[in-house]
Amino acid sequence: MRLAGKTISSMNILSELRSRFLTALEAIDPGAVELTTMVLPSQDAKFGDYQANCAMPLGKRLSKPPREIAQQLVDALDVADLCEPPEIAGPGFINLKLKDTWIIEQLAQIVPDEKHLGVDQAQTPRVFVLDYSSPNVAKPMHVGHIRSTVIGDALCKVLRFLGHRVISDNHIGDWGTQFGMIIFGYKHFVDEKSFADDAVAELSRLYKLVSQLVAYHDTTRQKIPALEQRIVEHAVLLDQMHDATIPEDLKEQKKVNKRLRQAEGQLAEVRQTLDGLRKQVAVVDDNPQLATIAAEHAEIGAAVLAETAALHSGDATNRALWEQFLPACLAEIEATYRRLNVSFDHALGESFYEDRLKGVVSDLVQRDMAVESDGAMCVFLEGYDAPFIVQKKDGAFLYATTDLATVEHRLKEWSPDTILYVVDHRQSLHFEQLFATVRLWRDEQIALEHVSFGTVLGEDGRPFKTRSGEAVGLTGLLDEAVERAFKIVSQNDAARPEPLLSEEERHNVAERIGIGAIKYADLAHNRTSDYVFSYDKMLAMTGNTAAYMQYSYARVRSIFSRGGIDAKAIRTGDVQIVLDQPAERALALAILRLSEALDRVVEDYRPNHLTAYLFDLASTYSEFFENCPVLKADNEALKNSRLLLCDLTARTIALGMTLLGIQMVERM
RNA sequence: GCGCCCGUAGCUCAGUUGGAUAGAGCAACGGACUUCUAAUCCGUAGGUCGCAGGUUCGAAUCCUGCCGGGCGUGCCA
Repeated sequence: MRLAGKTISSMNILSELRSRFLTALEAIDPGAVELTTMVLPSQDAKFGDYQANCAMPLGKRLSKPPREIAQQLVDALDVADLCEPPEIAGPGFINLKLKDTWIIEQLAQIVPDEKHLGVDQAQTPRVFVLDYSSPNVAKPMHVGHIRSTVIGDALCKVLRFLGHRVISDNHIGDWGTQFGMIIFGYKHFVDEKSFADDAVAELSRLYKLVSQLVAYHDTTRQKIPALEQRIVEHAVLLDQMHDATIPEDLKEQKKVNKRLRQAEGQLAEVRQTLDGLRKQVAVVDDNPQLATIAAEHAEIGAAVLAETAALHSGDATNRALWEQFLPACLAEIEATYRRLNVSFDHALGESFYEDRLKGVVSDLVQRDMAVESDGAMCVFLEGYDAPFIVQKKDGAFLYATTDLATVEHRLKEWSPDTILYVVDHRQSLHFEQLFATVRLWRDEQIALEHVSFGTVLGEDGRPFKTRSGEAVGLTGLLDEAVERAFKIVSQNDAARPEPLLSEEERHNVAERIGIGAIKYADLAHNRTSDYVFSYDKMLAMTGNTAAYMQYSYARVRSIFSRGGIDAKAIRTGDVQIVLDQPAERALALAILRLSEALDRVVEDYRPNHLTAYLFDLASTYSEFFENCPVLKADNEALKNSRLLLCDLTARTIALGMTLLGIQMVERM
């Protein structure tokens, strides 16, 4: 376990058992203490609650039969207070079953802990800087920003909950070419009235217009001819391959066939891309107004770069426009963050580092780390063919430069132990090179980690795009999810004998369900893999979804409202928990495992461990709900015991969901 | 060409870092509402974990080689 003992310190059953095993292992073989990681929750309930698999590897080390070692371990093990007598099974598994009395004691300790539900604070808190979301202002946020924003926010909340200091910093793109575009657009195409009415909408229109025109010229002059050329070359190549003599060696034959197929596939792909581009061009050509503008601004690409360069070199007009536009753009993305219920400690954008970039490069040169190559300033790193370019040959700086300046600032300002970059996996090479450069450049002991994630795909398995090939806008995405949620909420509520919710309540519930669905769907997938975005799946009431968790919570809460019971009174009252039914015991154990789930989240920065835990908890609760009447329990003591279990379940779900950044509803 | 990632039920995905008989949810089939929210629950069926070797008490997981896919790869971010 990579961070065990460093980051992880919250008290939980697993770490308690591991520390007991540590003592036992030390007694047998002091060199085998790392085998505590082989104490794990059981896969199957029939083997007990936890199992220790240390005896097999240890037996090998000591050249003794594993079952004999297992017996020695059990003899040396002091767990009598929390477990039933351990059992040895199979080749040497040690199976552990927790004592009901111990579970009950642990639950009793959790009950009064309003804030942390028994999850201890890290013994050695660390300082994290979290870099996530990072949208470009002046460019509408799109589906690609979901993952970074949502995963980063959840990690931030979980790390803080465990007692670490976390500085969240939104590295906003506020200094790039997109400003050149809107500056150019403003100078040539602005509609003063629209701008006065709604500056953001007008700027957004200008951005779209200019980027469309730039793309038009780039496509017609560069991309399409290049693709046409490639098609010709490919065709020639294919002809040659077809004409080539077939090798006699079977293996070589296969290789040739494979290359042929690949070449054919590539050709088809190129043709498809070309078709797509021609369609985009046609959009402009078919619109007389657009076509005229396009013709009038044939050099728009260069002009945009010139506006950007002017901004960067301190041109007064452009600087003034930038200062005028920025607040409106920031307000726009701020609105999206409010809706997502996400906030940051800092939002130090690219512009913040603007005047430091020159210094970064000269420092690298002074240390002989950066050298000139083909006119650009480059850091050549061992093990990489391509250099890490910190200054272009035209003198402009790149995101590599900004990232280095940013690391420097963060080190100076916050002295973090770790900086996490929640950025998609396509940038992994950039981060590898960035980290390698920082290690050469700075002496500080700092852990830099690229918390990468996969792509959001459409139902066709291709990156999620609109029909016209643009990125799907985030606002529209959220709207649609909420709209669909509202339909589902209304339908289901209306179908009840007596509807529960007012129209206003339905809207509030739909907002939380819709936004929650998107967030949860993202968090529930292993972040390293791509996933298919599906409204139907994420809004489903069954399965591992936000709506299911919210429903489970509402169902628990309804017991209290139906029974007219104050949950706080149950917590403070003298309630003795009873675990006679298997469903009661299973639920109790599930509740106690929250901190194990949280440890696993921070271990590899994967929130899906928490969603998996919550889903398991909710499923366990369902079984309890079916089998164990609460309000109609046989006697008052049993009723109170079950009420307390219900309350703990609701609190655990609510806490877990809050750490994921998802809001609960009392009724739905 | 080189580098990184991936391939698990018809579909969408988990799989606690090498553990016991590989798990969920959809979809299919069969059950459970005068009983705390049935927006639910329970059950059945569904698998050569891409293929072939190897490592060992034990492999979806580690190694090698194939097959198939994604991404990246000198002046975008």
